[in-house]
Amino acid sequence: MKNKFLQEMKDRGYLNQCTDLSKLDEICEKKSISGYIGFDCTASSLHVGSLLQIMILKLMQKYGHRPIVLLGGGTTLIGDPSGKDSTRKILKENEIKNNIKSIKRVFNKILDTSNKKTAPIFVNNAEWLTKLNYIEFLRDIGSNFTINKMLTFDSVKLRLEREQSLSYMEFNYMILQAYDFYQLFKKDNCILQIGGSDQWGNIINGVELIRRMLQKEAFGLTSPLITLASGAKMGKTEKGAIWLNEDQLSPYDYWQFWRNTDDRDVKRFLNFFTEINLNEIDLITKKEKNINDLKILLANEATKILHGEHEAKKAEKTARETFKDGGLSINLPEIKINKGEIKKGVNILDLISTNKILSSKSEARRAIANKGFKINDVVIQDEKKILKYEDFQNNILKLSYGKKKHYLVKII
RNA sequence: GGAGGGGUACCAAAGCGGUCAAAUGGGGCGGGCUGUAAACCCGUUGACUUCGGUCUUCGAAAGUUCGAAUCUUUCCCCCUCCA
Repeated sequence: MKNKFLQEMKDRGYLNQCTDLSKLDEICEKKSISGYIGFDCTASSLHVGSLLQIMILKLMQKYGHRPIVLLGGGTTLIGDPSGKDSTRKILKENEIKNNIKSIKRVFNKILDTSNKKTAPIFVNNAEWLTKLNYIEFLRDIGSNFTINKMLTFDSVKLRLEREQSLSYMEFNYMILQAYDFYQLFKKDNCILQIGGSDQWGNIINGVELIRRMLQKEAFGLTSPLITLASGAKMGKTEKGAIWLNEDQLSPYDYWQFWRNTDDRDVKRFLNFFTEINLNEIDLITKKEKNINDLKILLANEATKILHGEHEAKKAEKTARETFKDGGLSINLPEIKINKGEIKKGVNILDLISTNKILSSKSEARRAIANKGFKINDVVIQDEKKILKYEDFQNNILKLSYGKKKHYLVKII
């Protein structure tokens, strides 16, 4: 491989398969290209499951290529059946619009928007998809696809094999995605589509369509599906998704997510989710004997990319003060209580449920019965505990739920 | 359109008139051990509670019954086979 961009893709482990790697290598070596990745807009934020894709876009920028971010307002109306057993719920148009707006923020944080040459282009396929004329589309585009072939793609095949229903609407998804690529190829000279390995089928359909319609060559490239050492899919933790948007997951919690990485995943994740250069990672991982320090490094670097250096350092400091020194950090999430309420006495169960630490009083009761709550590191024994002035020091009290969740309760 | 099978908690799946807030497994959460890791062990997993209980839940609605997740009727949805 001649091209540095593709070399680093490979070395970092971003590369799974490519339609024609050596040809793409040549082209990347000669000029800057545009490549696109499509993102799902079913939620108001992406989660870490999409982070690898974003890192790839960032890497493109590093080597002078231009990333195109397709926020699929059009395809989200349909729903990608890849890797799913059931149709997802259908979103309303304005929900999708809001999601797109919200998701965009993350790209603007992670990607470099200042360099004109490589600044990301945002596109929304609703722009062209919603204008399609059905008959025309069937004749011009649909005629290029055979059902015979479409049935062989995993997204369709697996669904049918498992005897799960697949609607005609979803069946069309791959054609629409192929059409997206075709449009971007024409419109923005985008010659490359990147996606997760589950997107391979959708991607090569686009490459094929471009070849048939325009007699031009386009490229497809996929990244591997990242699984955790535990076998779970990245980002699909039951604990609640690791959102990238700050309003859905604080920088501190984001930092904690990385800090709690499984030992076996640390090295890989340094490759995947930090920008430390690879030789250095090698060196550090060989030299550093304490895996926990590597996790801190990972947490710092990963948080830096999303939330900036300041937030990363702040999170590290908060964590150190809370866990290592066992004290209370002023940066922990705060719960505020009025003076007046404290005078009356605040029921601990109410405090827990109204501040959404747990979702109900019953849950809070159970947690307390299981020794799950502590005030200033002392286990709460009585669920009827009433918080009073005496419980506070300088109007502050540390409330802990489990070993990892800590809150500052403040009298104001 | 015809014949059959099925819809139970976060998921899978048992229950088929009272002892059912519903077995079991997975997942989640908490505790122990540790390193804010893994593995393992224990507890917990509808809501409210003055801890005596009370209220809401087994696709939806209506009914039978002292009593229904369990029986009946209608409706909705899913799957298989036939057309």
